[in-house]
Amino acid sequence: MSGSSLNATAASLLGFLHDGPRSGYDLVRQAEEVIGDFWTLTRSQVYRELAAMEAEGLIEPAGEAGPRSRRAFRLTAPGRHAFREWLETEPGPEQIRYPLLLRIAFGRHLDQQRLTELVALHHDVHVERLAAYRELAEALEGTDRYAAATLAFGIRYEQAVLEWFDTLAELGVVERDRLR
Amino acid sequence: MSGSSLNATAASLLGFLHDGPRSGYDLVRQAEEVIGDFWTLTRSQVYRELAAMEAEGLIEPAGEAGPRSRRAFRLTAPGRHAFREWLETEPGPEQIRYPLLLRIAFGRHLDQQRLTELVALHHDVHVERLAAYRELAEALEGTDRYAAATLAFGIRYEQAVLEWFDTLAELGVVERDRLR
DNA sequence: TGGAGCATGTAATGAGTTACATGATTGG
DNA sequence: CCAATCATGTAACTCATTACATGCTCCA
Repeated sequence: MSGSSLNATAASLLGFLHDGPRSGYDLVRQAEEVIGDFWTLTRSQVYRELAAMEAEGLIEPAGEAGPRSRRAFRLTAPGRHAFREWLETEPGPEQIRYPLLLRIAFGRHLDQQRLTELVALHHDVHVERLAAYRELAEALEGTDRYAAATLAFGIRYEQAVLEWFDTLAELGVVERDRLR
Repeated sequence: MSGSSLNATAASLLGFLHDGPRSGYDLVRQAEEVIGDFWTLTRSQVYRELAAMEAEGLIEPAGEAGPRSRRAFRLTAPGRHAFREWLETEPGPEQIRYPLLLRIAFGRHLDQQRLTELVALHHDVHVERLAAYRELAEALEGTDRYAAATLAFGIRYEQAVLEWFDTLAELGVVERDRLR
């Protein structure tokens, strides 16, 4: 029993439970909103981790089951402790998996036009994301510095991607003037 | 048999096999070097995918087994075809998982000093990576434009991260003057 | 000539995704 | 009052990581 230290997904759930009891469904929503841009998770994972953490005594049911067997959980003292311990641990390196880059790495097998198309689609997505982030950042101004900090990463990142698209044109990997 | 289209990892292996027959071991090395920075994979995955692709007829043994049962594979015509098909498919969105950002998102549970320590460690890593990438880019100048293109992403990305670290200080999330 | 270390692969486990199921709500 | 939709959870599967095993090489 106990021991086997938390994975980041489980730990994040504990983090959210600091704000009060929540059901799996609530946690999925909150996680997607708050950390979804740099830590993906799905319903299935959440329910699995909740079950495991309940078994380990890190969380416990809060109140009776609601409609459609909704069950809320609350933190226990060991849960609080496990979360704190996780927070202190050395965060590992970031992991990026970028399928578009894979296409480009094998770009010599693809014609320039098709490559340009693929990139152009992504271009638009990033333009929109950057705009959305900026708006959010403005709305957040002066409220939650930690949310602002994660958002700042998103903004820098999106800028970097957009600049990189320009570089692709300069390198002749994609056709110039088909992006903007 | 056949059908179930390729995942990106398997497809990349096919990509490398265009340069000639290779064993699992070789492929791991090449993949780490060429796409490792934006597409992680491990030995186990490689062997799994090779076995699956051999069963599907996308690759076949090339020559007899060498020392310590080393087996090289070569592309088949269906393999070549499957690769091309994969290349054409819409690449999905990138995925980023950044454990440090997770610590920051829950930063209010951590004291500023510890947060600064964590960030400082990452700071150094990124400084070094950026330098290494830049050197590589110079060495690559004018040779392989696709390699240059992927490298350019790495450079932009590392720059973005470093700039973001500055923002963290400005936001008061980490202590100023403890990074550089 | 044997043992330190590298090359190569497999097995066990853990994490993540997709597909499925079913109970509530609610607007028409 | 029922059909569409949303809420909530589970099961099956695929993918990824870590731990283990064993065969070769080569130098002390």
